[in-house]
Amino acid sequence: MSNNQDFFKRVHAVAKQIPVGRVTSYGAIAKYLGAAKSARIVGYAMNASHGDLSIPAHRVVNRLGLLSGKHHFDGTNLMQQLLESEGVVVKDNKVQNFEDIFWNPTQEL
DNA sequence: CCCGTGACTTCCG
DNA sequence: ACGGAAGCCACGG
Repeated sequence: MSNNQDFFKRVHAVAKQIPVGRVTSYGAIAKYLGAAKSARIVGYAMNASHGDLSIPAHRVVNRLGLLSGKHHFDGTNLMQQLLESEGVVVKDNKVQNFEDIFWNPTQEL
């Protein structure tokens, strides 16, 4: 049993469950998975999920609602474009009403 | 096996 | 309130 590999799959599974128009943070996912200290690994997992189009990595931001991962997308503002296309208001790489549209897996799931 | 890096978070000064 | 440093886990070289 490779929990390490499962962690990635779990992160991907949670990311897929993020409702449209909602966003979450790496720490929230990590905490939900029982590894609150592995928030960084969540980001790493998202990097691996970059190849899976069914995983909305653009809905995952840091705890401040900043598009910390936008730099990893194809374009420079692709992440923001995707979010805005889903109804999420983004301004200056920051998600507006972040706490309002925040999707907490531990609470919602 | 050791070191460096990273889409984070929290604590200390 | 702000900035810097450390902690954290996994992966690649």
